[in-house]
Parts: sequence; structure tokens; C-alpha cells
Amino acid sequence: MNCDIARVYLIDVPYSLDKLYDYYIPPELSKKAVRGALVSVPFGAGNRRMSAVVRTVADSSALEDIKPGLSVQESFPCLDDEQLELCEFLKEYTLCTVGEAVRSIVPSAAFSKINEYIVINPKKEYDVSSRKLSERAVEILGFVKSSEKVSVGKLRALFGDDAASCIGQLVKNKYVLRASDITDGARVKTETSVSLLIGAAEALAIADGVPGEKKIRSVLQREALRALAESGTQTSRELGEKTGCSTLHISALEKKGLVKCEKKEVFRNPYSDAAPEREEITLSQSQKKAFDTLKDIYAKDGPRGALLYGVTGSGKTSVIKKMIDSVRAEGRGVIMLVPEIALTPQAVSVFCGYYGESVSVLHSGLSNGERFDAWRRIRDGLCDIVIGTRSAVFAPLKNIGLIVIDEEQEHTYKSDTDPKYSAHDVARYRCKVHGSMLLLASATPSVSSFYRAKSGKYTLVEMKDRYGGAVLPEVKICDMRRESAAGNTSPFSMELIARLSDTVQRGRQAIIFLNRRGYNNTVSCMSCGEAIKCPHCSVSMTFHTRYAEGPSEDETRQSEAGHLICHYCGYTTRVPSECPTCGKKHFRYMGCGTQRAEEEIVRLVPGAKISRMDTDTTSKKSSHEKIINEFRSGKTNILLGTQMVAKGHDFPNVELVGVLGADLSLYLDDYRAGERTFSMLTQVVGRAGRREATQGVSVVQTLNPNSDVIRLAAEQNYNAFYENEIRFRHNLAFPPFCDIALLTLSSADEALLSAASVRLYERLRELLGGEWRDIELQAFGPFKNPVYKVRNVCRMRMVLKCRATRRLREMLSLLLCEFGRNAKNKVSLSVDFNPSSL
DNA sequence: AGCACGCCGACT
DNA sequence: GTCGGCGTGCTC
Repeated sequence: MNCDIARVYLIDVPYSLDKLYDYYIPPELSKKAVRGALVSVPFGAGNRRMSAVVRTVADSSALEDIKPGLSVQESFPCLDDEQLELCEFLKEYTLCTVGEAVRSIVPSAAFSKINEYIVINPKKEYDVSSRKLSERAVEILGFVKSSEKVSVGKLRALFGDDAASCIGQLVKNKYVLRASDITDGARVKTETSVSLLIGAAEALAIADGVPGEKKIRSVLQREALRALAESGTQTSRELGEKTGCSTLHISALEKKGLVKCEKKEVFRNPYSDAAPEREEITLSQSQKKAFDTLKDIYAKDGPRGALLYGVTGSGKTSVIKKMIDSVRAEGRGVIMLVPEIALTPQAVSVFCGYYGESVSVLHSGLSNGERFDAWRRIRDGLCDIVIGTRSAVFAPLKNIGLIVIDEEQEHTYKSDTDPKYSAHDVARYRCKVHGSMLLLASATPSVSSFYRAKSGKYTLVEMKDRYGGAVLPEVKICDMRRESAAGNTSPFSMELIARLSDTVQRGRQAIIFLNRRGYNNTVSCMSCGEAIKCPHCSVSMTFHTRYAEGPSEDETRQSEAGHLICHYCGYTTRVPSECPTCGKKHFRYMGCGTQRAEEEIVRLVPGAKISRMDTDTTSKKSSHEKIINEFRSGKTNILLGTQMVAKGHDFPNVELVGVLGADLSLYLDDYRAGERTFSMLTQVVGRAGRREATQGVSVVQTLNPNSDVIRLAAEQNYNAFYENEIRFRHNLAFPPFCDIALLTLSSADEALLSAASVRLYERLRELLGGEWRDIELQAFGPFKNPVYKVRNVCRMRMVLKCRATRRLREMLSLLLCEFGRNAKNKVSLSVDFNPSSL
């Protein structure tokens, strides 16, 4: 066999079908059907056309029956070797399909779309009466006859779900044919630049109608000439805007031999107008020291990772910029990941200004076209810095010298849709491939990363001084139990109200932070302040109200209504009649949100002009920036909001920060609750008095003033916090001492779902007792998801504490295939390693 | 997932 | 008798 064979992965197949398939390459495509190319192939009994990516080109196959019919979809090889291997890495690592991996690293606009449709068979005489066709089929045939081509989906919509079988019948009897075509993905945008072929003086003379010169009657053509003579080469769009001429006028000028037009590709870049600003960076002594250490690490060979741990305000960004400069000086590229660009637009603008044309920005707010263009710019080597959110870690940069993960503790770096990857892991992988350095930066590193640093996997680089000798704000912890004992039922302490009034009166500004997130409340004792915790997991229990929140359907009523549930192990109990810690009988159900807080401020602080910022008020595209600008300009004097107010913004006029319910996030049903609370408090407390000589003040309100996490965050004592936390993780076997694999079954059919969850449990036990008995793991469940029903889909889960080894992944892969194959029953299984929340 | 093949109930 | 129900199995 001397015909070439392409070994491909199909793009949109379920996990159990995600294997390699062989197809003949037609001789005329042998140049185009190369490794990494996007192709389409006929698949399955019905020869449906499916997208695929070529993994290997071989000259022979182990199989006998190989289908022809491969065609090439895109003009460029979509993936290079590194990206293809990255896709396979993602499959192995996160148990996604190769197709899902491809879709997440290639912008959707690069994909052509395959349209399948039905046409009438011109060769077939359709003597309907003679053949035995169902009435339905005759009806459908009539419809197909009357229209040129119809998609199966449309027929299904018009004739009901059994249309498919009728079509099968029609196809079998050759009344109709299946066919497909391809619509292009994103167009490459071009623009036409117009330049004069004659001298400017001559052009002006023609435009003015000077006698003796060539005569042009059209006013608009003359105006276009004038504009070109005055300002030189321009795009046809610019000319149109300036003079009102159209492309017709320009092509007329071109025909007359007066101008020449050139088409060239342009890249849509929403950041191209960032003000260029390249200030020389001067480093303080401690910054310099950190920078030198990082450079030494960079100069080493082999896998290198560093954790840049610097207290808030120590000036990490300048050190990172210097690092980026020195990496680029060696001719290598940089990827810098940030948690969420929407929250820090000005930080991105500053970066873009500093690095100008060399930087590409990638984030979810881009249009498909913009994203595609940014991706092409990077792939074609037109820029060497990429700044972006999680998925920017896949940027097709060729020669990576450094990957930076800023604010590395943020949970946005973990994806919770397939592929369920963590940017840290992908960054580590790519750094290994490129021989580049990984740099994590944070004022409050994640416990896992700090542990890696402590155990020598990363080099720890510390910055202990605040830049410019700024002082930390004074932090007052306010015991809200006393307030309520004294009869204050408002969410604000007397002290905070007094300070707020004072601040407002003196024309200064304040930030109020309220971490009112999620839908469920915790129950804590009015007397000792302790929240009720699960006896098995030492995480707080969640109080479920009568109705689940979310899209309110009548059926979303929860069966566990009015119970306490541990989202971790599934343990469920009633609210006890007395506090397990102190025996008192009164509990507080916490749940004051930003809206109520706003009302209270209006009532309690005369003259306050408040901006409220939370997901409710920032749903519109630019409203977030509007609120920020109003506050920055002093139009409002109190900024009230959720996490958004804690991030990145630097408001010089803020001297007071209030934190309501500092312990709210402490009792989230997740083992990282402490870590998140600490990070949050540290950030928000640091917002007060950033650069003024006058010390800012933070008032932290809590029901639990003795909590170590809150106390240590107020002191900004990360090390002590870490020591506590790592001990807890060690004792209860949580990451980094083990991994968590979350298995989720979902289905619209409750009975099938619970049957499947029993099967899953039994199958898992069977596997672990047999062929896979070498795997050590602790399994919990199955139990219902904390939010059991979402949009009428019910979910059940099992939680595995284990080591995410290759062997474990193999076993879970087997499970995925087994439970995927039975997809008939409409139950699907998914696996998430170390999910960002439980 | 989708689609074919294949073996049992209610209709012309 | 057959149409068409969906159970089972395969897809290069």
C-alpha cells in the first residue's frame, strides 16, 4: 500500500470514542494533510462528516477497511508539535477528550463549521405511490423537494423527533442524499491602503481643476486626491471618513493610474490605542535583591520555578516587569497570567502602554475575531509578550522564556469546564518543554504553592518591605457579638458607623467590603460565635433553606430543606437544639447582603454618597469601570461591594476600610475556606491609606474575633497562618498532602441517576478490590450535590481522596468509558481533579 | 453521540 | 403477514 494514511483524532466525540482513526489521504491533499492539520472525515455508519485533527501521517495501517474521503478544512496547520502534545497531555492529565483540548487552545474562529443537510436525489424518479413509504416520509420528501437543501435539525424541528428515522428510510431508498458543506471560520480581516502614484503637487493641481491638468469631473474623486496629497498614504476607510468618497471613487482613480491600492491583512486589536508610556523602572533595594535572585534562577538549566512572595505594597509588579525585560532582551517570549482582566483594566492598559506593539492581550471579553487575530499575531511571531487570563497559558508563543502567574492563589486559574485543567499545571508542563522559568507571585500564596516552595520544588523569593516605606494600616477587630448584646441589630458596628461619618465629613473616602457570596447561610452560636461544623471533616456545615436559589422553578425545592449538610462528606443533620461547643440555645443565621448594607449606610451615615459594586450592579459591560471612575474622581465617597472592591485598584484618598462579616467566607464548605479568607482580608485591609503618610484604618467586623485566620490576617502574618493551615491539611489529609478527585454523575432522570450512582459506587469498589487494588484512596459518597438540581438536571457525586497518579487516572479513564458507553440512559459522568470549589 | 441491525407487539 | 418499537453494538 503506497497511499498515505492520516491517523486522526475526531473533535466532537464522547470520551469513550476518543481514539485514533485511520483514513486514506487523497494524493492531491498529501501536501496539506500534515500533522496538526484540521480535516474533516466521514465517520460512523451514516458517514457523518466530522472535524478531526491529524496526529500522524503513516504509510501503512494495521487495519484493512479504511475509508477514503478525508478533506482538509483549513489552509494552515492548526497545531504545531508542541500544541498537539499539549492536547494529549491535557487528555491524560484531566481526562478530557483531545477534541476538547483542541477547542480550548485554538480560538473558535479558526474552526470551519460543517453543515450537514439533505438534498433530493436528482437521479431518482420519485414515484412515491409505488414504493412503501410511511406517510411521514412522503411528507418530508415533499418538503425536501420544495427546498434546495434542508438540515436534519430543521426537519426534526418541523416534523418531530421521528423525522430522523424517516430520513433514514428515504436515504436508504435513495430518494434523497446526505451532503455537507463547510462554512469558513473567521475571515482574515484586510484593509486597503491607498497611495499616490503621482506627485503631491500634481495631485493637488488635478484636485483644484487647474487648466492643462488631467480633468476629473467627480468631486469626490478630486477630494480623495486632495486628501492623499495632503496627508500621504491612507487606508480607504480613512479616506472615506474624511472625504465621503467610496471604494468606487477610489477604484476609478486607480483605473486612471493616479493611485495604487494595496490589500494587507490587519489584526483587530482593541488595545492598540493604549497610551505608550515607557517609564524607566527604578527598583528599591529589596526589589533589586529579589530581581537579582530571580535572574540567577532564570540563568540556571532545567526546570525552574520561583515563588515571589512579597507583602502587599512591596512592589512585586516592578520586579516582574524587570524580569520580563531581561527575558525579552535574550530574545525569548513571556506569558503573564492575571486572574481576571475585567477587574483590572487599567493594569492591563499600563502593561500595554509599557510594552506597546509587542504585547497581545487574551481574555474572555474579546470578540471571536479579536481573539483569532491576537492568536495569529502570537503564532506568527509578531509579538513576544502575552498577557491574559487562564486560557492564555495555551498561547501559541514559540520560544517561551518565562511564564508568570500573578496573584497565583486565585481560584480562577482552575477551569471547571472540560478540559478541567489548572493553569499552574499547564504552565509547569510548558516550562518543561520550553526550558523556561515559572514565576508565581503573590502576597498571600496558596498553601499548596507555599508548600512546594518550602519543600524545595520552587525557590522562595521574599520581599518583606513595603515600597516607599508605606505603613500597614491599623486594623481594629470588632466583635459583633458584643454589638448585638448591646442591642445593635444593624450589620454595622458603632465604631464603624462613627468612623464612616467622620471620614465622609472630612471629605475622604471609605471602602466597605462584604463577602456575601453564594446562596447558603451558615449557622453560628450567638453566644460563643462558633459555626456548626461537620464532625467528620472539620469544615462548616451549610444551612439549606426551604428553597434552593437560582433560576426559580417550582421543582427546585430541596429535599434536605432546613437541614445542615456537609458538602464534603454528605453528612446531614438537623440544626441542633443547643450549641455543641457551649450548650447555649440561640443561633444566628448569617445572611446580610450588600443591598441591605447599602440601605443601612443611607440610614446611618448622613451625607454619604454610595456606589454599590457587586455582580448585580456590574452586569452591564462598562458599568464596572463607571463605578470605579465615579469613586476615583470623588463623585461618591463610599464604595460598597463584594470581592471586586478588594482587587487591584489603588485609591489614594481612601483612609478607611470596613469589612463586614469577615468570617462569612471562613465557613464556606471547602477546605480552602481559611486560605481564601486570609487572602481576601489581607488584600482588602491593604486598601486603606496606601501611600499617604497618614496611617489608614481598617475595621474588621466578625462574630469570631478569636479566629486565628482573622487575627493573623489583621496582623498580615502569613507565615503563622501558613503553619496553622499546613498542619490542618496534614492532619486531615487534604491537598497538598493528597489530591481530591470529584466524580459527578448528572441526569435529568432522578431514578436513573440514583441507580447509576449505586452502580458507580459498586463498580469502583469492584475495581479497587481487584485489578486496581494497588491504588490507595479514600472514597466518600455517593451523595447528592450541594446544589442538587440545576435547570432540572440532578447531580450526585463521589469524592475521592487519593494521589492523582498515572495509575489512578487510568482507572478513572476506564470508569469514564464504561459510564459514557451507557449514555443511552442519559446519565453522564465527569471527573474533576482538585476542583476549585466543592 | 448517532446510526444500523435485529428481534418482539398491534395494526392493515 | 409488516410496521416500527427501542435494546445492543460499532464507529478507522
